[in-house]
Amino acid sequence: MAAPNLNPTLSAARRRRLVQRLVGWYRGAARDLPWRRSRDPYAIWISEAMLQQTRVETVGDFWVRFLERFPSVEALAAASEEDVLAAWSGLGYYRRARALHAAARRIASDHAGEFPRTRGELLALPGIGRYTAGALLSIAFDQPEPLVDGNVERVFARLFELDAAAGSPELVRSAWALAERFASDLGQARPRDWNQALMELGATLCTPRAPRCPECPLVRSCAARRSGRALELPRPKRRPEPLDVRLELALVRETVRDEARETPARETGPARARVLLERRPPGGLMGGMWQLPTRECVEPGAEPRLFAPGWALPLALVEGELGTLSHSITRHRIRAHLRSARLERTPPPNPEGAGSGPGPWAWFAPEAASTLALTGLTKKALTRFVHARKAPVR
DNA sequence: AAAGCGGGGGG
DNA sequence: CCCCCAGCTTT
Repeated sequence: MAAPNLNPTLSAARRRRLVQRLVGWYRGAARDLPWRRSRDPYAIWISEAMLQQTRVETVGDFWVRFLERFPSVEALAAASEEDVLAAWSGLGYYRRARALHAAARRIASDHAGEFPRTRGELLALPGIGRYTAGALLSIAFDQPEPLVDGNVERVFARLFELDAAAGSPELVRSAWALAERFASDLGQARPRDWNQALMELGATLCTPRAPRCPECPLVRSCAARRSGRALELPRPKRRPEPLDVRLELALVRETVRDEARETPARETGPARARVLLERRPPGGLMGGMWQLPTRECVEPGAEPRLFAPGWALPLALVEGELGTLSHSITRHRIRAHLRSARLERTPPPNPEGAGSGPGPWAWFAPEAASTLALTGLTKKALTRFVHARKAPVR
């Protein structure tokens, strides 16, 4: 069998036609996304960093809040990493936030706060790869630079019937080659419109599992549509087996002193007491972030998959369960059981004696949650069972 | 080239 | 419940 053709020929005339049709469609069909109202490279950069492997629907509010908190490169560069992570808490891939912060500091120091406008300078910044560089150059600066994300890859795979697996090196290579050819000769079209139109098509019509071909502006030009293969391209990639993980989270409330009882019980009830949080070791999975004390329940003889099998702190569980929650981290499906616990003794503030900064555990008021770099699971548990008024107290 | 890194919306 | 997302970095 002949190798599939991943390098379609494409005349200049056909390119122009596709560009015109797609950009024309985009002008009328573009979703009103918050960051599309901005021309500030910084604001666009934040949106691109958040959108790396994260859906538009998820990013929306985070982007608004993040920009209120850190309105400029200078503001971000001046912030502590802890504060940046707190604003990022719940978005995941916290490496992105650290890189964003480091890049902001580099822009402030090496570029006098001025956003770089060349691919080379952008690629030199942490967290900016070729997609994000292309996105910034085209969307923020309207430069004719290519970009390929998952949407673009899928649109090209179908449009040109590129028979390859999603994310495969061949398809990625082919898609970038096509994107470069388009970007180098856009005719009348604005680069920012072309790239966003390409992604918009993939996000709204040319979707992975339910493409809406009849509404597509390129339906008559689409090779996969013609051969009836739109749904099967790009071919699915092999996915690693999901792993089940069972966790126990300990809810430890600070012992309330007598003076606190002076106020009405309604206000000093359990929901007001401070909660014990532990700090994850720096580096690695969610490094340095705060969480409810957590241990992984492991079958005898099996290895823990995500967390340590025992408590880091001297805890004793109290009978009964406060609730369970589902969570997922990459390929791990987590069932977390929230249980009351108490400290058997006060642990030393910093047992290793090595670390600087805050120790490995601390008491926090639930209201402080929004200012802390919490893991997503802990944020979820606190919101559902401790902080919220809709907690199942009766 | 492959794996690690979080989380959740939508089919 | 499964899929995969406006990816980057390290190995």
